[in-house]
Amino acid sequence: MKKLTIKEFARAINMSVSTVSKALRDSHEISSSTKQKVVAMAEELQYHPNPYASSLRRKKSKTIAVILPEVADSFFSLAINGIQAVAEQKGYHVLIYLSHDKYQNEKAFIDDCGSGRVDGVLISVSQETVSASHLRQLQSGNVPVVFFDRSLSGFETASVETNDFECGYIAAQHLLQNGCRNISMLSISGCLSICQKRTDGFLAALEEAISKDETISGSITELGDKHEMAMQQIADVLQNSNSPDGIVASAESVAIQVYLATSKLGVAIPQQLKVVAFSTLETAEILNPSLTTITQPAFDIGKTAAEILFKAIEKPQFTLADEHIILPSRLVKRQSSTGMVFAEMTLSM
Amino acid sequence: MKKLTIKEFARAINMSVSTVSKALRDSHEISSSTKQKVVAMAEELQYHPNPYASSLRRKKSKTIAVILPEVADSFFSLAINGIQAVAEQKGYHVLIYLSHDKYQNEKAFIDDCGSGRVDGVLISVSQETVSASHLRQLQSGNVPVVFFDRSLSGFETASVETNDFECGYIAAQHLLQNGCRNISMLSISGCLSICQKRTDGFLAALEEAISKDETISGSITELGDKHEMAMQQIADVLQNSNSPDGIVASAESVAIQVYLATSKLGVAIPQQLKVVAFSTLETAEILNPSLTTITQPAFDIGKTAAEILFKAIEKPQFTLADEHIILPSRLVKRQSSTGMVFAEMTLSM
DNA sequence: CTGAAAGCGCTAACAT
DNA sequence: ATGTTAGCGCTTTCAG
Repeated sequence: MKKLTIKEFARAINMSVSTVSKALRDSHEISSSTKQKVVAMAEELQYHPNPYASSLRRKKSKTIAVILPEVADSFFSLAINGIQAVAEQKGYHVLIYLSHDKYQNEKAFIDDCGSGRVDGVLISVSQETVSASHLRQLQSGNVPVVFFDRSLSGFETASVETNDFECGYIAAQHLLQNGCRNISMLSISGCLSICQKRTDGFLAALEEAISKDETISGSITELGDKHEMAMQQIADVLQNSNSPDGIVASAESVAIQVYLATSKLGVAIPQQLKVVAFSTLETAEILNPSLTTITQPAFDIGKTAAEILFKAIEKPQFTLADEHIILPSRLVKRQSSTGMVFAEMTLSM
Repeated sequence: MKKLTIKEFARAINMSVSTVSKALRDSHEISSSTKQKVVAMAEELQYHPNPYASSLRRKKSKTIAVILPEVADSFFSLAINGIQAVAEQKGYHVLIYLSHDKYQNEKAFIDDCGSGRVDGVLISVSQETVSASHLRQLQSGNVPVVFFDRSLSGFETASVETNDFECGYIAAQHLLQNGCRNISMLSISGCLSICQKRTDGFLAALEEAISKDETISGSITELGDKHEMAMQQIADVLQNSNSPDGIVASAESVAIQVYLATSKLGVAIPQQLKVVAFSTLETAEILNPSLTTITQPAFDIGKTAAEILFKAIEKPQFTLADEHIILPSRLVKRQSSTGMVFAEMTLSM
């Protein structure tokens, strides 16, 4: 079957091109009987307007871009679900770009997103991103940008994040309350604002505790971004002369590596080491032992960010910089930090 | 900063539009000194060609679509990584559509993919998809389609899958070899060809075993697609009068639900129930107990499917129907089916 | 309410 | 090697 143009289609059904165009876009200048006829015939003859001709003419692509570090991570995949849900409802298409936490990739994608390819961009910045120049470029081309989860300070636009500082505080406090005396934060990147906030919260709780009890201590480790290296660093932390008895993992991948490392080194969680992780892992409940998490509202973060982006797309005078949404995460206590069940079993052995 | 058109840009640098256009596309008709100048000035003045004007003119979108059931599933997210890797290298953009296993969604996306929006489609069909009419539509519009993981019989095109029958066989055999006498296959959908193949392999191994030992038995359960219902069904299977002592979970989500159900019902894995699951879960190793998996080469499946798609995009005479790649999965034995460590612990309690 | 025609920004034939 | 221009398929004035 040949691909129909609007001209051919119009001729085939004995109408003018503009009538067809207007009818399909549901213009009020067209009688409803005509509209019905056109729509029916379009279905019948399989006429689909060429989206690029339409985009060119209308200067609207009906497409948004999502730029994120990684999709093989439950936080991001859930966020994409949220984004997709609202895009679909709005009749928008979603381009996905994976930066793999490299600034160069991110910049290349962003550059591609100028020039009218997309009507808006949702981004969770890479670990390496420190400058916002590439984003500024976009903004000056009138492409709205919304941060989700990982934002960039020094660039004024909407953001949808979680309460990272508070959660860092809660995580540390939780470990201390469960008897830890020497807690350690494993952070994936000192540059990332969310890690910085989580770490700051952790430090706040730690200092507060130290001020009451000087025997308490703590530390912070920034992991390299290569998996092998991170693994080694974690092993080093655990075998250190004053190794911690409590760990806050700042991301899902870190939590997994901590579990793998402890199992290899024979460190028992939670008896020797208590763990709490920032993560939305679906398997947290069934890990060995089950993992205490700070669970982010990943789907809602994606959904909310997309909703804000569409507000900006739909009315250009919308002030993105005023929108800073915080969706709180929650602490889900499980055995890795409380360890009641396993502690008993250990005693009996 | 205003958005530059090629006309304005050409005037600004004192060249003709065609020179600019050709230079940017690296045409052989242009001297390399001119090319360099043009590229440099484009960077300087931030000229980015409008992709839609280009697509309209060249009848090429430089975009592919990926249609899949779900992204919050480690198999699919890894496959996307593979796809993205080759798309990026080819300078292509990737549109993602999530069918959530609904045929209606899938069809709507596919219809959108005709009309030149994309140069090709990678698809893993929904559970509900039985007819290929929507795909035929695409094909007749000369949009190449490649199946990855989940294909559809009765539609001739390339596919990249894993050895599902064989793995079903291996999974069942593995359970039987580890002492199971009554094994059960939990399948997510009887319609899905991959589930059918896995089930057929399972049955083949089961029948073979029964022919040698009549006391062995087995069953197959098709789970409903709503999570709650599936959970209840799994609980029913486990509490049945002749409940199985071995389970093959046909997908990641099933495995997770089996673990949750057993933990709720107090069924001990692997002592009372051995489990093997088709899954690429990164946390399989650290589950409680660690999960024996049939691990699919998810990244490579995505990558290979994309490579084949690009072959077809690059030379239209390429015969897609001849390409049927099978990338083998492998059995990774862990405690959920072998249970050496935990079995001993139990004895001592 | 319907139709004719200009033009979105680019590419590629064709002319120079 | 570089420039001129028709036209990709659509939308949208503007005229009827």
